[in-house]
Amino acid sequence: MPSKVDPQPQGKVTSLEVAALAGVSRSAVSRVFTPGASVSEKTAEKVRRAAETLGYRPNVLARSLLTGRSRMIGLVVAYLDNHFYPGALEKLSNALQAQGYHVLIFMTGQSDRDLDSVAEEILDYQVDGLILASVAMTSGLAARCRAMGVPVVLFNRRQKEAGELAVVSDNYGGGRMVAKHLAAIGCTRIGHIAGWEGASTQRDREAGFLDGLRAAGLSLHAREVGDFRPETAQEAARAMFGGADRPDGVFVANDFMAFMVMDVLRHELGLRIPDDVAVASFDDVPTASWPTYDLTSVRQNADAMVAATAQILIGSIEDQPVAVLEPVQVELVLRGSTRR
Amino acid sequence: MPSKVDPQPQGKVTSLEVAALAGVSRSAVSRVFTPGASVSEKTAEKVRRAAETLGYRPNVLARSLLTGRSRMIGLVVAYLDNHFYPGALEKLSNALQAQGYHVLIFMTGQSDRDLDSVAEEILDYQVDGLILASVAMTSGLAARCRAMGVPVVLFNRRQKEAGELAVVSDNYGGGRMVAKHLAAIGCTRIGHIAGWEGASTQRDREAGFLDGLRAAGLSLHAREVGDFRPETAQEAARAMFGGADRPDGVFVANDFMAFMVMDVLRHELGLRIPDDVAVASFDDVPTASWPTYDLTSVRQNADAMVAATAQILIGSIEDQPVAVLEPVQVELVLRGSTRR
DNA sequence: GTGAAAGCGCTAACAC
DNA sequence: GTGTTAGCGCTTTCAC
Repeated sequence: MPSKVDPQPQGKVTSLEVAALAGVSRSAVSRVFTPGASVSEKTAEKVRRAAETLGYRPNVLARSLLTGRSRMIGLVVAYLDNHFYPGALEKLSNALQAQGYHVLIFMTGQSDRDLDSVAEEILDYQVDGLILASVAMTSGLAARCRAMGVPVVLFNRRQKEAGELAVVSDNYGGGRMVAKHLAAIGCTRIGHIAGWEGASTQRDREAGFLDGLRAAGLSLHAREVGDFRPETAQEAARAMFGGADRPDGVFVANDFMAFMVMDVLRHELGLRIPDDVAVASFDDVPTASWPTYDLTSVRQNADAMVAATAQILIGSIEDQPVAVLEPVQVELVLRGSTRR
Repeated sequence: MPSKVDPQPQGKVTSLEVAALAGVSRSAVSRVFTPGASVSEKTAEKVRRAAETLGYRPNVLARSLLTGRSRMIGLVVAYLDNHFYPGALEKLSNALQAQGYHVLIFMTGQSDRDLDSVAEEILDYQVDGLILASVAMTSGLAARCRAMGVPVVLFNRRQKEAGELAVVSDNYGGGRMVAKHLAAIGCTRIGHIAGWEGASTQRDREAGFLDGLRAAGLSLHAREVGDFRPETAQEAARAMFGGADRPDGVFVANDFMAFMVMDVLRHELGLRIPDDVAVASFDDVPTASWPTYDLTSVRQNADAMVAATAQILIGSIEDQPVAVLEPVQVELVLRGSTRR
């Protein structure tokens, strides 16, 4: 007792079956699903109808074998706990989806071994391009992918070696703004809690910050390293503010650490923000604007960074000329943590 | 002037070239890269060496055309701002990677139209399985994928219709625990700020909570809807606590809303937590344990949820029997927000 | 504009 | 254990 034809049938449907139903050749079907191919509107209509009833859609993987393009972008990311990255990932995925690409995720530890094995996996999947975010780039991952003809873009990291495409904010400028602002509100003993010193973002932010202090006739009063991790930042805050002669202002290298620093200042040490200590930071993730933190922070323009990343990557995939990259502009968002 | 042979050459290398260099057939090469195929150690060694020098790795996409398995798992997710999801995504990706699968991300809005077009894209990529997280399941996405033979697992959501595999916490039990605890510390006027009412998590948490209140001889004193969004939760908190006869305890349906509620309570309304109002919530994301919030919350065991998800999904992909799912156990983590 | 034929890189019977 | 053959589902010359 055969059942009626199902409008959305089980299993896979091939272009050949569609061709048969539409009474045309496999090539005709292919053309209908290839933008810019030459088909008469009449056949196109027949094919579309047949495809519809059969529930046919072209197999992207089979297509990629022919075209050499998988329409997948690899995204390598080490952690997602700093809220800046999930936000960026969301935007990135949306931007790429809008252009017909999709994101294949590779999580990685920071060890060389990890990165090398990840490199192999990435290449196995024939991704058209690669985005490296929040990754320590000690290994040759980028170089290896580049050598295999896969364009690579670094997100929120610069690389020492030339030749790597990288999208970064104006970290130097942002650091400078913070120094200027802290000086302007009357801080004189200014500290810095650094992130991971291997990161270009850290180096750039600190360089700008120090130059900014200098320009204001000040010098760094205290410095600790927080490695971009809240636990380490907690220790750093205790060390910096536990003794006498504590700073009256501090630049924490990112929001994620700054929240923890503020908690230590207020809840462990009983200091008032901004009265006893002014706190400023970098990223301006959503939490920074919550009433509890109300944190002055340098806003990274994630939308612009993502747009630049997508444009550059897709540009190099599709062999379009890629303009030289300027750092993305930042903006100091003033809030209660530095209001005096 | 030809350059020396590059140990890691440009461009793609095929199995045929490896076969030639190793002096064997293409099949032999294939077998070496297929776990459990029968090859002599001698040939295997020759092939491995040839592959090494040529920088060869099998093309996963080409393989998938033959095997019908892409070793990709689609992950559909609507937003990443609730910190529970990035954490889960990270763990999920790691767990699947460990089993040789990789995650292809699909971001989606909540509209039906979005979900339908996403369904097509997912199927186009021939994913072996699908995970649906933080998605309103009004559309036939799951059904459509299931019909095409793609196993689907719902993460942190149940579906009304039977037949959908779903991994959830014991939301009912967690809600009950909260009620019991609030009653135990002496709250008598207890409110609830609900999440999005279309979500099974919300319904289950609230059902458990109400039953728990009843068991303690109490009834709900106030109720507002926060839709799982901080802005809406902010309004809800104002409505609930702005007037007279305010609650002395409140269960907020997840941490993400609870942080905002606490901010309103303390900074807008000048209430003390827990003295004036005890606050408890659900998820136990990392921020809940920060000193500022120190929030009593029902801990979702993300590791267990992820492990279950991976196991079930891979099980149904590889046609192994899948055991019936029990909700994942939860645990009430007591902190300062309810300490009296 | 349309169909026939070739082949992307690989695996899986099937003989040997 | 190993090579030969066929083909996964699709796009793309190439004739017509």
